[in-house]
Amino acid sequence: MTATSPPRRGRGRPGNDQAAVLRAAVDLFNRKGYDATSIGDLAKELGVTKPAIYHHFDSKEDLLRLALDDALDELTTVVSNASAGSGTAYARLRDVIHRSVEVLVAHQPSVTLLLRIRGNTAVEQGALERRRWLDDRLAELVRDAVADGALRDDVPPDLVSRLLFGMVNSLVEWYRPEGTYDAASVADALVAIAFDGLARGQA
Amino acid sequence: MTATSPPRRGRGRPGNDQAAVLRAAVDLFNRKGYDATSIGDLAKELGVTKPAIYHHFDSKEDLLRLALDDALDELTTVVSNASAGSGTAYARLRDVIHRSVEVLVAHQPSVTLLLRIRGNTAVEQGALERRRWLDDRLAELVRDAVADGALRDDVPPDLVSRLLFGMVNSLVEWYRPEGTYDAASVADALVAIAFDGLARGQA
DNA sequence: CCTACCGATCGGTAGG
DNA sequence: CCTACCGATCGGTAGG
Repeated sequence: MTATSPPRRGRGRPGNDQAAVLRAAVDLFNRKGYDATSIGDLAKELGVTKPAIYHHFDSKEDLLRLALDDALDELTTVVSNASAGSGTAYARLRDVIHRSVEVLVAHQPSVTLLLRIRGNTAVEQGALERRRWLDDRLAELVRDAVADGALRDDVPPDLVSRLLFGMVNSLVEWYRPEGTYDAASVADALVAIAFDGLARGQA
Repeated sequence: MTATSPPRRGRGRPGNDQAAVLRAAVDLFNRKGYDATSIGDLAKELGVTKPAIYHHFDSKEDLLRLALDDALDELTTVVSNASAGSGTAYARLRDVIHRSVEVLVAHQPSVTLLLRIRGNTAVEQGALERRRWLDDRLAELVRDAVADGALRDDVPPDLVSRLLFGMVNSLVEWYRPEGTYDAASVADALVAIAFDGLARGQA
C-alpha cells in the first residue's frame, strides 16, 4: 500500500531531521572547534540555508547542549554501574575502563566535544560539573582498589587516576572507527598496558 | 646613576613587553579557547587598549604562532636527542618520556595550546605537521624497543605509542605547578606506571 | 493549521 | 600607546 505516503514534491531536501542536523553539527564542531564553526558553515554542509537550522534548534548552544548530554548520559551510566556494582574494587575498575573505552568509541563525536569544552557559557559549565562528578567517582574507585591492596601504593591514588583516565580519554584524539582496531581490541590493549605495564614479561 | 631612566610619566603601565603580552595571550587562549578570545579581551586583561596589542604583534595569529613555536622547539630538541642518542631503544624511550614530562610541565601553556589546535589556518596546519613529525619519531622508538624484545609484543607498537603518549599529553589537562607534585615526581610516577603497570607486585 | 524551509536582513561585535 | 573608525561576518529572526 502507498497510503500515508511521504510528501510528493521536494518540499525540502531528502529530509534533514533533528538527529541528522545534530550529527553534522557535532562533526563540524570537532573538526573546526565550536567557536570557529558558524551556523552558516553548518547550513552549507547540509545544503540548506541558515534559517533552516533554526527550524530544528533554538540556538547554536542548544546543539552543543544536546551533544554534551549524550556523552554525559552514557558515561554516567557506565560510572554509576561501576560505583554501585558488586565485586572487588579492582574488578570494577577494570570493568569501568573497558566499558568507558567502548563508550568513547561508540559515542566518539559527543565525547570528543565534552573533553574539549572550556566552561565559557552556562551550558559548558554545567557539563564540566557533571564531568567532575564522574572524575570523582573514578578517583574513589582507584582509591578503593589501592586500599584493597590490588594496586601499587607507591604512587598517590589521585595521580594514578589522572594518568589512567588521561590515557583512556586520549583515545578521542586518534581513534578512527574505519581504522585497524575495533573497540574491544583497543579496550583489551589499554587494560593490559595499564595494569600489567609495557615492559616484557610482566603479565 | 639614574641615566637612561624609564619614561617619567605613566606612558603605559609598568611595562607590557612582548613576552608579557604573549604570556597573557597564551593564558587566555587556554582558558577560553583561541577563537573565543578576542584581542579586546587580551587588552582588558593587560589594562591597555586594543591597538596597544598591535604595537607588539602583527596579528592575533602571530601570537598563536610564537606560542606554538615555543612548544614545538622544546619538544623537537627532546625527541631529536632521543632519536639520535646512544643506549638501547628501551632506555632512550624511558628517557624521552621523562624529558617530555619535564617539558610539558615547564612549558605547559604553550604545549597545551599546541595539543588543542585543529588546523583551521596555515599557522595551525604548519604546527600540526611538526607535531606529526614528533609523533612519528616517538612511534619509531617504540617499534625499535619492541623489536629489541624490551617491550611486550602482544599489542601493536603503534597502539602502544598512541596510548603511551596519550597518557603523557593528558598532563596538560590537570597538572598545576602550584599543586602537590613537582615535575620530577610526576615523571617518575608516569614512567613507573607505563612500564611496570598499576597492578601490585609487578616491579 | 502543520511541516520544512527560503531570501533578506536585524542588532552587535569581531580583528585590524 | 589612544581615539576613532573600517569591511566582514557573527548568531538569530522577520514575513511569506
